[in-house]
Amino acid sequence: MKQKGKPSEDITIFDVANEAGVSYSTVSRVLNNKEHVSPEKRERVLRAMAELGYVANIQARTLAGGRSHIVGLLVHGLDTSYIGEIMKGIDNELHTVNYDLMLYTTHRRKTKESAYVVKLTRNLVDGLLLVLPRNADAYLETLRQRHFPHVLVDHLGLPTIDAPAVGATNWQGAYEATTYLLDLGHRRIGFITGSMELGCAVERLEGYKAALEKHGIVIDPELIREGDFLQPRGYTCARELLALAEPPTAIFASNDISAFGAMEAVRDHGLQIPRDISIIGFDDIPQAASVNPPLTTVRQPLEQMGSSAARMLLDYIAEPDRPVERLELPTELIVRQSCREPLPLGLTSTL
Amino acid sequence: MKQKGKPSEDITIFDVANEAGVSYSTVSRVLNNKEHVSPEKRERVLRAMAELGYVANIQARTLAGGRSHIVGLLVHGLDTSYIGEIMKGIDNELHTVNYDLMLYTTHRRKTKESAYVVKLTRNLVDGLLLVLPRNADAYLETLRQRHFPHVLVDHLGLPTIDAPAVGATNWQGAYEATTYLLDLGHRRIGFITGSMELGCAVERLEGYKAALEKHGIVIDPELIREGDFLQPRGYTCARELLALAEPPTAIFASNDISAFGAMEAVRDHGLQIPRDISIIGFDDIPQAASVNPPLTTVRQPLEQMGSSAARMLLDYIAEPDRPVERLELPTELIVRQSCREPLPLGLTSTL
DNA sequence: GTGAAAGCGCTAACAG
DNA sequence: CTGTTAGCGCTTTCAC
Repeated sequence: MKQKGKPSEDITIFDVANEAGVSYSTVSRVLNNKEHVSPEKRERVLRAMAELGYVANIQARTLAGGRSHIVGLLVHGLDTSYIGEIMKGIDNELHTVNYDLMLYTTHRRKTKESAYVVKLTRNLVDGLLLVLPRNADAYLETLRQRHFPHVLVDHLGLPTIDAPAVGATNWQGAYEATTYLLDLGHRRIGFITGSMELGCAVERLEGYKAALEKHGIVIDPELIREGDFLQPRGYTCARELLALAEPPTAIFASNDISAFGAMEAVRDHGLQIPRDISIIGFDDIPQAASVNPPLTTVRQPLEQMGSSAARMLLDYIAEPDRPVERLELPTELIVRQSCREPLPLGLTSTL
Repeated sequence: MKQKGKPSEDITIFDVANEAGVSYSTVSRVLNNKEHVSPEKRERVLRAMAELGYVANIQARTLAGGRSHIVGLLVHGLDTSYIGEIMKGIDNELHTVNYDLMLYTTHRRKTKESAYVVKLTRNLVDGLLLVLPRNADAYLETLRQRHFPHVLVDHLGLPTIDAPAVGATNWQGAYEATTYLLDLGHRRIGFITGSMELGCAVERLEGYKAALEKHGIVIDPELIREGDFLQPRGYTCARELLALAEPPTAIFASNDISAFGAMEAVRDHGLQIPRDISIIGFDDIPQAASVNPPLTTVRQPLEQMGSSAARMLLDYIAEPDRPVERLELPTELIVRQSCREPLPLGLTSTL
């Protein structure tokens, strides 16, 4: 016995065939936009579908070897609007081609990530979108071997991986942000990294270092703290930076969330932003504009990254053997009010 | 020809049966935790599954009349962390029972909402979670008739609807917030509503009115502006309020996002929060704590609402004919720094 | 308790 | 161009 739906509502391809007076293979052809159907019959089938309110059964379709018109999206969590923005882009793109989205949250557990990937590729989805994967090496090879369409989001740059991906110009963005601080007159710039297992985090650090070197400033390892893209660690790192014998006059955090943590730390330390210390972030999530003071940051085109990735995935679904494509979208420095020139020496410790 | 997966990887129930030396019906029984299987065989099957790395095929399973172990989630958009918080709760709950999530975004288009519901109930998902539905009346009856498990989130209180739902004590929360403002000494309190087609918006307005009346203050319709839960409208409404001959000394916005709009308007008007005007919000999304000044607001247990709704949905999936259940979770006033006593008369226009 | 058999609704060869 | 024929992998009767 079927458990869902009333029988009367279950219009199948067979009913449509009946109504249109054709065989049900013809209906299937129309359904899948195949050729070899006379325009007249196609028309009749279409009308019958509309009249009966036919809705294709995804399960049957997929089981029989067709497409499910579903893509899987693997994210680590829904905590920040970082993901929200990317999802918005994905969603918009998918919507135009009538694809649906299956959401998987790994909660930053690496084992779950692999488990999901196995499960997904054996099931249901036509392709996989992986946002900031933590454990990609473990299954990327499998995905590739099985010719299973997939695209990484924001995970360019780690040389071990050669998978389709879309990201942003992390190095460039970090370079520009650092240069901006340098031009303001800062010489001791603290840096809070992201999760260093992520390509984007590495690139940002490199960009920071490159800008410093370009200005002939030797890199002080004390000024670089390893964060994890989360607010609490941003807070801790900033506190450590502040506690240095010779604290920085500016802090560059690898993402906005960390920057928020840093801002909190600065305030708790009794200092003012940007008077006593400048803060700069990365991402430009919506929140960045509304914190106090509005955060100067490097904008990543998150939504666009999402839509580009979805677009690319759709291409791979249509043609699984396309060559590996990698897209790098431009970042942009958004100047707001969290940075300014450093205080003349000796005035920092006014508190 | 199959398009996905390598044949060698496609372990089916049949392979498991082979390996375990039983018929594949027995494997199916084990898979579905049915009785009438000897412990010994069950054990053998389980071991074979593990060894072969068997993964059930959802499509086949669903097609054959079983559960898909997927629930659908219908939201209007991913713009705000309001949804993110709720999703976190849903996700956590579903995860414990190995259910997957299918995400549908309506982009606030009412027609899409109905279309999705039709599509979903004929397909794939075992149940439906509807967050802040806009057009629920259009399909709730269908859902009920078809005994299709569903739960509304944050849509209690509209008397036309009698569906399973979880929400929060909107009336009570608004009442308390208004009372708080009143106790601070405010007498002219502006109110920005939410989308009035939503039960929660209506309740919040009622709570506001009730508190005023309790204090013997006549309700001035000029002080009530119809918003839509979005920041731009919050901004506009606040501007209108500020332009009044006798402007309010406090503004109560029906959600935090609107409150942010109001804060912007107040600042653009050259006034300070909370010195010149107090602002209070509703929801307590994460952002509320980090705006400037930190927003006093009514906390809704968003995450908990999500998990309760998921839990309830699971119950309905297990037992579709359970009586309609409605859950109302408590709200709580979170006092931060956006409110204080009104300025002595005459000092407001100091600018 | 267990196996055999009959589909679920659809796609993809296969003949015409 | 169109209809016929097999399954896809699984759940569920139904016998044994």
